[in-house]
Amino acid sequence: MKKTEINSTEIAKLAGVSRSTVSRVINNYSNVPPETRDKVLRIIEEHHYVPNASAQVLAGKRTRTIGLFMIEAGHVSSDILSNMLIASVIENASSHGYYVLTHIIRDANNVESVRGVKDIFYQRRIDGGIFIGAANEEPFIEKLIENGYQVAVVDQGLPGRSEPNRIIANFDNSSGMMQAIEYLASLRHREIGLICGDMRRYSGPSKLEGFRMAMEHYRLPIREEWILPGGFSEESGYEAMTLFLEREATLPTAMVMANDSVAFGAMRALQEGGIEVPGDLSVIGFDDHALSSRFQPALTTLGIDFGAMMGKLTATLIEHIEERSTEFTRFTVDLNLIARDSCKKI
Amino acid sequence: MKKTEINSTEIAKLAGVSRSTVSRVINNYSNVPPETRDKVLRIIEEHHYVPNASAQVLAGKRTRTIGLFMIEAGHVSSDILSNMLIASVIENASSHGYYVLTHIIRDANNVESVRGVKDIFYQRRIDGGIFIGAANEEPFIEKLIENGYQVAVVDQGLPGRSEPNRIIANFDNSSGMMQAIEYLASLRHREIGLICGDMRRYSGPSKLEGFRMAMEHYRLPIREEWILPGGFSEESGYEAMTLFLEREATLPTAMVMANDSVAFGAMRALQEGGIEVPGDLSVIGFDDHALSSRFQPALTTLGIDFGAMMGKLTATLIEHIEERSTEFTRFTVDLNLIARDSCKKI
DNA sequence: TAAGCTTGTAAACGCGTGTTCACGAAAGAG
DNA sequence: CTCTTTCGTGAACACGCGTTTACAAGCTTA
Repeated sequence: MKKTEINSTEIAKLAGVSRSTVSRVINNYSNVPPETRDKVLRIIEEHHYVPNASAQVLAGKRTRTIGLFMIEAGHVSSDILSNMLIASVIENASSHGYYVLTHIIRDANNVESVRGVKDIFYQRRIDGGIFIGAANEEPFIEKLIENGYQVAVVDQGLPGRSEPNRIIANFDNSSGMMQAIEYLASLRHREIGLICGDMRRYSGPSKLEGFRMAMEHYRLPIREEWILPGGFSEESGYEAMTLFLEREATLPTAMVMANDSVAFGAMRALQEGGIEVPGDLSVIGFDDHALSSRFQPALTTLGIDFGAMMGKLTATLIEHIEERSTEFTRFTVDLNLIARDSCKKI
Repeated sequence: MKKTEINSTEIAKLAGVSRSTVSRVINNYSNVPPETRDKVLRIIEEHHYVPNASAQVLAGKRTRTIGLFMIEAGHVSSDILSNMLIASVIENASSHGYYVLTHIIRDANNVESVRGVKDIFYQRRIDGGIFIGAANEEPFIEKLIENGYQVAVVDQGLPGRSEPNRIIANFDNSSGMMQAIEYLASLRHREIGLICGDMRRYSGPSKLEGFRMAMEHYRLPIREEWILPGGFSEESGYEAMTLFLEREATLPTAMVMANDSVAFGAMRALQEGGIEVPGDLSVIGFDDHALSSRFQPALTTLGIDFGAMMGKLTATLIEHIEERSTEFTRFTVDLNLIARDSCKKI
């Protein structure tokens, strides 16, 4: 039932030229005179001819397709932020003439779950991929890079270390921590704790490091028992805080959370423990989650322009694809304190 | 730098068979004896051979790719729901061996904005597409269907009318309205208004119709001046309610909103007008937006299982693709009242 | 005027795979 | 034992396009 698909051979016949000439017109070769070009273009227009992408790829062109892979680790991908992230990638790619094959990886450790990634790279032969929520040294990603594929990653790597052949977007967590601690210090807090997040991602170690540096900078005492491990999900925040409350007799007056989701979970635990925010404990998050401004109390946090970040990441990836560059590239994204109601002067 | 890509010819050579046999093994033909099959499979495994999707498509196979098109009309696509929607489509498709090319249409009336859709269908030759946020009789969608493409649509069509050659997921808005009015009636409300949403989508007319039927069923008076047009965005809700407050001297005691986003906007207008919810006016929304439970006051609404809906839509689309069916198919999704704090007995 | 150069074009090849067709071998039927 | 059917397989063609090569015609230069 599908409209009979016309091909370049027929276009050539109709235009009275050879197929090569049609191809030259389509690919903007210079050695075809204006009259010929116009005639061919007219016929193409008239018959709604569109070249077959598969044939083009087979004949050696790029697929002009990038993959967007979201790894479900609770963090970014599962929550509200991803909406803007996805949109930003798609629209930026689209403006470069690229399309986006989106895929979700429920469990990076499950072979079956990762099969889709291989399919998409090896069988579909996409030009490159963006990974959100990937841990450091994720084996299947390293393998892709080894095989020469273009890969861009959000929030990966270790502070100060450079990873081979990839594009990385990192958050300026040390500046973020500095802002957070400065703000808390200005509210006269001296006893400050931290839930630092998943240490297998960039954000974990860099936030921890930033926290230590900022605390030292403002000459505040660091108490190791107030520094908690954790993940980036609401659930992990709830668990960490619940354990913390069971364990510690004396609490800090303020705490910095790995991100807003963690803060939501932690605040739920605090509420259940009868501890008031910000009355008894001030809380600062990271990311400016879409719910943060609606939360009770509205969450003070460090905002990130995720849209701009993903746009830049996408643009950089496409640039690397087109220039066949596999150079290591990292850029850092600014954080800005957004003061709301979850912190209070003491 | 990319790993030298091995092809079926080399596999054939290594296995000591012809390329046809390799192809037969890969495509699970029955007429190849077990020993031959095993040998070929072993060689394939050994050399990490993966068939080239473009070549397969060119040789007549399906692309096994569906498009997911989100039209920015304020409604579903721009807000939080879309996260689950997208995930549901991707994962369902993935489980059927299909991948999803995601695309955003900022403005359905802009030629440039729609070009991507044509590219993806005609040039990339995807097997079918899902459209979220499309108005009724959207020209470019009708054209795709005319050309024999498989199309699935959310919230399109008119109540009781069947549209040719497509798959439609509709909400059971008459049941939803019945539940809403029944609930309000049980709280002794008799004077009830409505913001009915975009009339170019299924939800607009069907909610209006459902509202009238429900009001009649419960023998409540319908006042035409309390039925407002509008869109599905927060902004449209704000505008509609602002105008309403300026215009009307006497207000209803309760209002049903086209959806939760509209309710958020309307409630902002109400607050600015000094009208308390639910003290002065009870409000019910539709959709159970992720923010609704956090809102102040928490919004009473009619919940929909969007994930299940999109999963079913995707599965149905793939079924149509594989069976070459272009039969009109519609299914209806249940709504369930979620009572929170935005309605009050009078 | 002859030799070189430019310009425009067509023919031919290659990309990697699915599928049809024909043919020989093996198996079954009479 | 001969004839027919089934099974297994390779050769050949098709899919639609990009690109290289070759060649002819028109032009310039010595």
